Amino acid sequence: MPISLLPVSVWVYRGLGALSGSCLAERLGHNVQLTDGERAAIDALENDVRQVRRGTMVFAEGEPSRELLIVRKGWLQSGVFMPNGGRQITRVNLPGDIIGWSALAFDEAPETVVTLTDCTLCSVDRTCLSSLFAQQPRLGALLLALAVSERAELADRLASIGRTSARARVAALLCDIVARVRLSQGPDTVTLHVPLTQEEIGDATGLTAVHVNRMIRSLVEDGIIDRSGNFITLKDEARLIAEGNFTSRAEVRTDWLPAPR
Amino acid sequence: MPISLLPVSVWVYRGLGALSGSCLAERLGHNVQLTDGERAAIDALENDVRQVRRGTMVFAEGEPSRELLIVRKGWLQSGVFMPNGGRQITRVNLPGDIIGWSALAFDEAPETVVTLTDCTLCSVDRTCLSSLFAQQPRLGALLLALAVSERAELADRLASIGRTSARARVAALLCDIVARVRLSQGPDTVTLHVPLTQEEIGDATGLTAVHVNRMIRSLVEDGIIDRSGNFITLKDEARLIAEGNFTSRAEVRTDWLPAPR
DNA sequence: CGACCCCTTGATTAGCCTCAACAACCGTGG
DNA sequence: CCACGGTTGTTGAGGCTAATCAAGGGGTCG
Repeated sequence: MPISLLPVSVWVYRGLGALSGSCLAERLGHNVQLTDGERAAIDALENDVRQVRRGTMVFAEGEPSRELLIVRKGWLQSGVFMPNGGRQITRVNLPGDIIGWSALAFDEAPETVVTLTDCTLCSVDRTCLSSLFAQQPRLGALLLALAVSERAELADRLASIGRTSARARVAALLCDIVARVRLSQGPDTVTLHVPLTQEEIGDATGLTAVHVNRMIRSLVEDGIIDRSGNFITLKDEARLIAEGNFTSRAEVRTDWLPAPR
Repeated sequence: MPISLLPVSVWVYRGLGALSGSCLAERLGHNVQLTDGERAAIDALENDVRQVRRGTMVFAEGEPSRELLIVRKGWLQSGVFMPNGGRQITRVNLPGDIIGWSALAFDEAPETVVTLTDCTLCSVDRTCLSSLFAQQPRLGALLLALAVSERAELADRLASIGRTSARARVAALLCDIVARVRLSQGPDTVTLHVPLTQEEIGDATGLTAVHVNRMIRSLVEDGIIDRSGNFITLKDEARLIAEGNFTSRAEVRTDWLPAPR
């Protein structure tokens, strides 16, 4: 799939007026019960809702980025391109994910983010976030908790890639994806659409597409998963989790957060 | 080096009274000019200063952790132990580092943290942080920026381990350590003490100690670094950076933060 | 002085990569 | 309708990187 290099200004987008703020509210509302004041503060943030086609680069490594994006619909990949032509996918982004955290620490994006499917994204400028911190400290603290949770997921992936076999890496990636898909599609999901090519799975696990293919087939042969087209079905989830040495980081503690205003 | 399993309650520590709050203030003061109000808010947080001997486990994977630690002196490693007996070091922690971020998202530590040298650590309970968010929103936002910066560093390491050669991984780790040592020891540091065994470097880079040894010697042979004992000297820094494909994440943007109170 | 790390070096093995070829599938255009 | 190019998945053969296994040396600490 060729990646189109459309600059941000060319993105297909539509302002949704009052609706536009609800993206972040919807996301944060997953973790805490928002007060009216908090909801109002979020809705007051300036932002856009954008429809983006598959294969679009929404952040480019080295280019300025000053905003967070919240994924409402669709899948994306965050990654780094290496000088030798390779690529490392650092995260597969699903609906509900916040992407572009690095805008809060750097002026230029350290990662490239590309849509894997058609997506609906909401943007929040980082300067708007500052007023959120000032007015609704609980939401600021929640953002930190979410960022920390992602940090833990990255550490898990690091251990997976650094210290486990090819088969275990693929298993761990599948576990990660399933666990996060369930957050939006329900906890009993066992069959799911995975819009990743085997090459992309390889780029996420530090393997080649050829070897990913062999690992997936071995998982199928051993009755751990089934696969037809881009759909994966879990047949023996316990074994998949055990082989991937997977731990879910889905549940984020919020009891230490300051009281809402 | 055997790791002593002293529980937290047995740590050698001393309360330092008025001094105790200055650890976090000192850390955050690196990135922003603290106002008197901010400094007072930090000093008001309950916390300890602890002296910990080399080889002590300060967080254990799976055990409760509700506090951040700020490193005042010494080196530590954060890592994960694998069921197959291996280990992945996810971060080498240096003076000025904040460790235990995950206490802000989880009740149980996802990583094990062990001191590599004798250390001086300051602790801040996560419940104390909530009042900091409420009273000094700028500092809350700064914490988020620092967490995001660490996330980017982890993504860099992921790309290094997933997609580069053994030699490049070792080079990248050295670059990372040098860049961060310079934050506390001055930007012109070219010779530094690195209290890591080659096995630990291996655990950080996803390699074996044997192969790390060969890579380090090859870097020495090629005139890129020098080494005597635990001291490393940079001879050709540009090449080290190029080979490791290293990008510094040391500079954290703070201009989007809300105004101080 | 002995025990224990840690570093070093060589020989062998294995896991994954590379290269190559082909099949299946898709959207496109004739 | 089919032909076509492009992408993705599949499979085999061979090679290379890094792991494994093994042995010895130097340093340090009790």
